[in-house]
Amino acid sequence: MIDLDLVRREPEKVKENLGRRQVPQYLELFATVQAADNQWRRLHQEGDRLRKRRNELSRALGEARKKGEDAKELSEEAQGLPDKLTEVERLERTSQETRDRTLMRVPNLLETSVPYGKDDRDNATVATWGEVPKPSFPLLSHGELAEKLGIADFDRARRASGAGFFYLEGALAQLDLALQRFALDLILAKGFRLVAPPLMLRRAPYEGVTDLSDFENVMYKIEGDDLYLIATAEHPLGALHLGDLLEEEDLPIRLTAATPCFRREIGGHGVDQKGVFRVHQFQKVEQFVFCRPEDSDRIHEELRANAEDIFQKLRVPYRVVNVCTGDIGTVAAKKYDIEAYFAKQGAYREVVSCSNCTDYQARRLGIRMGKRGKPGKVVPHTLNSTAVATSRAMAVILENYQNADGTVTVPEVLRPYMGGVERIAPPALRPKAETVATGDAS
RNA sequence: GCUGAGGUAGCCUAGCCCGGUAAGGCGCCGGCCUUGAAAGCCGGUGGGGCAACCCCUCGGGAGUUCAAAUCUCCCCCUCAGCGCCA
Repeated sequence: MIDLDLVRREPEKVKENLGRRQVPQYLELFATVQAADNQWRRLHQEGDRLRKRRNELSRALGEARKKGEDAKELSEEAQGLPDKLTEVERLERTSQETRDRTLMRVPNLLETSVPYGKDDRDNATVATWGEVPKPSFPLLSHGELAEKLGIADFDRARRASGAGFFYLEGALAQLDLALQRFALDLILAKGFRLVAPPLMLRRAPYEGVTDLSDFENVMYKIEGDDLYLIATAEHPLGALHLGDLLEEEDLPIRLTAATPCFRREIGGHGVDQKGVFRVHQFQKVEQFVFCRPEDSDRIHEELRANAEDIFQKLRVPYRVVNVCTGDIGTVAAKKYDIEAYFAKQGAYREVVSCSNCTDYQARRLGIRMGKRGKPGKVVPHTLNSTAVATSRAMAVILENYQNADGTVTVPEVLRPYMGGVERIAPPALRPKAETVATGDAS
C-alpha cells in the first residue's frame, strides 16, 4: 500500500508514476481514493463537531444530575444528537472503507530506473553471463529426458493429482534436494538466517504481502479454514514481522527459507505440456530482507548478485533483465529477472525474480521501524529474491547438461550433495560403477 | 473438539463487579543536578483532521444509554488444561 500522506501532498507525482504502468484502471483507482478521502475528511470534521457537542452535553448533564438540578433543555438536545451522529458516522465509515479498500488495490510506485515499456519485450537486459551452448546432437526436452532416464513420472502424477504435478524419482529427487542444499549453504554463508516458516497463512497477513487478485488466480484455499497454501516463502517470511516494531539497529534482517510453493495460476499461463517448468507445486529457496529505506537499493543489488552467484556456480548461462513498467507486478517498485539459457528451447527463460518492494508490503503488514523501543513514522523496506527454484533449475540442468549418449552430467558444485556422483544414466546404460547415480538405494 | 483464563498505548500492568475526561510502572526524549555519568527530581512520550483547537483510541462488530474499557449479545484471536495426533 502506498502512503496516503503522499497521495494528499503530491497527487500529481503519484499519478504520473502510476501512469507509467500503462494500465488506465490504476488512474481510476487513484481518482477514487482521492474522492473518497476528500469526502471522508469533510464528514470527519462534521462528525467531530457533533461528537464535541455530545461530550459537552454529557458532561453538563452529569454535573446537573449530581447537583439535582433540572436539565430538561440539555436533555432534549442530547436526545436528538445520537440519530444525527449515527448517520454521519455511517457515511464517514463508508467513505473511509472505500478509500482504504481502493488504496489497497493501487500498485506500488516505481523507481525511476525502471525502463518504460508495455510488456516483456520492453524489459531491458542489464547483464549477460556465460556462453550460449551450441549442441552437436539433437537435444531432448527436459521432460522427455527425465522420463527416458526413469527419474520422473508425469503420467502417474497426472493420474494421482492432475496436470501440473510430478513425481521425481531416484537421481532427480536427489538433484532437487542437492540444489536446495547447495543454494542454502551459499546463502547462509552470506549471513542470512535460516527460517522454516508455516506453509499456510491466514488471509489477513496474506493481504499484506500480495496482490489481492492473487487470491482467486494463484492461491490454493484450504476449505473450511481461513488458510491459504503459500505461493512462495516470500509470503510467510514477510508475515513473520506482521504488526511488529523493528529496532532500527537490528536492520537489515536477512532471512532465507527452503519451502514448497503452491500455485494455481488460473487465467495466467496455465501448465506446460510435460515437465516441471510450470507446475502447481515446486521447491524454492528464497531470500527475504527487511531493511532501512536508504539501504534497499543496495540490498536489491546484493540479492541479485547472490542469485547470479548460484547460476554462475552451476555454470548455466543467463541474462539479467530490468523488468519494464508494463510488465512489473503490483507489489514491486523495481524487479530484476534472471533468465537462464535453455539449450533445447534455444531461449532465455525466467528462473529468478528479484524484487525491491520498498515500503509497500511493510505498510500493509503494519510493520514499523523504531529506535530503542520508540516507534517512529518510518516504514521499513522489504525485498525478496529467488535463490533457486528447483523446478526451473532442474529443467535447465537437464537440457544443458545432457550428453550424446543419453546421460546427464551432474554440475560439479552439486556432486558433494549427491554422494559424489558425476552422471545420471538411463536404465539401459546404467553400469554398476559407483560414480553413476541411479538414485536407488545402494 | 471441550473447559477455563485472557486481549488496555513500544512493553508490562490497574480500572470492569458498582457506566461519567484511561491511572501507574518500564523504556524512550528533554530539563534540573554533576567534571562526566548513574541515582534522584521535574516535564514530555498512541492515532487522525491540523493553524488554533478539537476528535478518536481499551481485540472486532452490534445493542442498551444523554454517556460504555466498564452492562448485554455475536464474532475473532492468544494462552492453559483435557481430548485427538506424527
